[in-house]
Amino acid sequence: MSALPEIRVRPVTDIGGQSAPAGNPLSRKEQEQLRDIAKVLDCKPGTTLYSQGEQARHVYLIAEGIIRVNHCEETGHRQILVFRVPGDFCGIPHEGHYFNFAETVSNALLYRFEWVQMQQVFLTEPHLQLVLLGKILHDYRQAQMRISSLGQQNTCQRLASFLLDFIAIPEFFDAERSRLTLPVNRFDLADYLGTAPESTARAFAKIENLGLIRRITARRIDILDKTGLRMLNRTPRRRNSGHPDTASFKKHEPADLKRYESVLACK
Amino acid sequence: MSALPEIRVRPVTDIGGQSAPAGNPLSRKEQEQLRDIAKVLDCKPGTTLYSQGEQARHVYLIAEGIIRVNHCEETGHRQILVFRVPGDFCGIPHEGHYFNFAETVSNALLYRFEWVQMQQVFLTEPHLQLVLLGKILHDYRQAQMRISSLGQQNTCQRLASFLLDFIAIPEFFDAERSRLTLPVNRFDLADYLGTAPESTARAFAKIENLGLIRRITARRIDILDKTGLRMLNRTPRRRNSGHPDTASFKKHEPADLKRYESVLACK
DNA sequence: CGCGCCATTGAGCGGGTTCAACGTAAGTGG
DNA sequence: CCACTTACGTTGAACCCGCTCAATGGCGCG
Repeated sequence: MSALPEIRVRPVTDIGGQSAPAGNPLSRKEQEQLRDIAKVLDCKPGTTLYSQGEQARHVYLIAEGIIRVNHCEETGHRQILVFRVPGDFCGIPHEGHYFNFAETVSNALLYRFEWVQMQQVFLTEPHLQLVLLGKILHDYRQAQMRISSLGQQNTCQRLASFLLDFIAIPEFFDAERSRLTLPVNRFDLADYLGTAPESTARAFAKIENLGLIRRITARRIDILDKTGLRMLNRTPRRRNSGHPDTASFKKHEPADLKRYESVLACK
Repeated sequence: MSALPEIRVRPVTDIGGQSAPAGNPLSRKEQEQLRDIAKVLDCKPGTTLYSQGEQARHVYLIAEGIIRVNHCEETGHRQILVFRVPGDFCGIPHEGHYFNFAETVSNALLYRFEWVQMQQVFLTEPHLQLVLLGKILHDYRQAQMRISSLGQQNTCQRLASFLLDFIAIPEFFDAERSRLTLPVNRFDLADYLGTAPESTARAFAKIENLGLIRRITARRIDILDKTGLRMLNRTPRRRNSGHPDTASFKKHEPADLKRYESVLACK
């Protein structure tokens, strides 16, 4: 088992202000403990790791590849909750069952743990549990941002947010050429954004017309104006919300906002 | 300090299949430990516990009342993420700062903890940390359901989901009379559902016309057909999603579905 | 090189937003 | 206790974004 690569958790700068170091938050000892109970899996694209409602025994840690985690409504409609990348966990049980589906989008290399065994390790290694707590808190924040996004932003803005999220991951963004390689097709993207694939295409067309991106192919996109993408989200979707007397979030307007008037107008 | 009432955490049946007992998941010893570092607060309606972006030092546990947790976009638009009820935590920091606003909706009684002190307790009481982990996991699942709801359901369906959520909390639902007392006004509800207040009113009118509820006042609502409310969510909002070859969620149709044809048609 | 699937665009429709007006409930002070 | 006041809630009408169905275009794979 010692021939395995390092067990890496994607670092999260969380847990009450003590920013984690940029490297692997797992100590050598914790890695050993995990390695002892880990099974390594190599999966082809389209493999289902687990299904919604199933009895949950295993937790997964992604070493390579990308996983799509989605939840299905009773109607059969699919909402992609999150795309998982290396260093992320998935499959933590909810009342003993899986709460959603997890499927590989690309080839993937995974560590699989028995959840009960992992909980045993937690009791002797409280710090490891803190690391997991930090990861879950991070995911929770991310989920909250998506709630906000789905509730308050229109399709273009949600697409812009999505692009910005993936620009932040070096694996998908070549900063040199400013070229983004999307790991998913339009169907998956639409289900992630909560729209139809056609609407996604139209949103791409719109922000391309604004000069913010250029589509090379469907999956390869040059980012022409990252700031412009951020500015898109400055435009409200709806008139107003909340009472006037509610504590609201007065934002300091940056001075160079005029440059992005056309973006903010957003036709 | 020992004159304080029991420190109660709303139980969550989670943590890998071992359903928690229905009572308070905190042991007597854990309660003592928490009580030692707790400060009790009594708040009027409309009090801001903390603000988005602020330095985060405290975590709150609700003893009585209801708290609204909302996130504000750069546009100033407000999305209510969750309503917090007794036994829930809020204010867990994100990178040393609060990630959203928390405001009392009604009178509220709160325990306030220093987050760093609480983390100290975690290291000596791993089980307490497991309890918190369970709470956060629960919140995370709830957030995922809202993502799904906002992405896949229309306004009526989201309203129905909201009503069903609050029917499940005895504090707000008088099962005897089948009467629900909403703890929030239409503005808050609209920002929770991600719509305009007018759309919320129209959604109420629609499901009243379907015979599922009756509005006594804006805040008092008789639930006439709980099953019908659940059936509403069976109607897809959009044509289709996902590839045909994706593992999809084939649901067994209950036999008495015909009774709710009018609801499922949903005009 | 050709087939098939994915992506894009067009046209029409429906749900939701917006602005405006009206109805209603609760709270206040005379 | 009632009239006043104000804020909240509801309804109407017009507009617009996004959904749907359909057809065409283009990339990738065998």
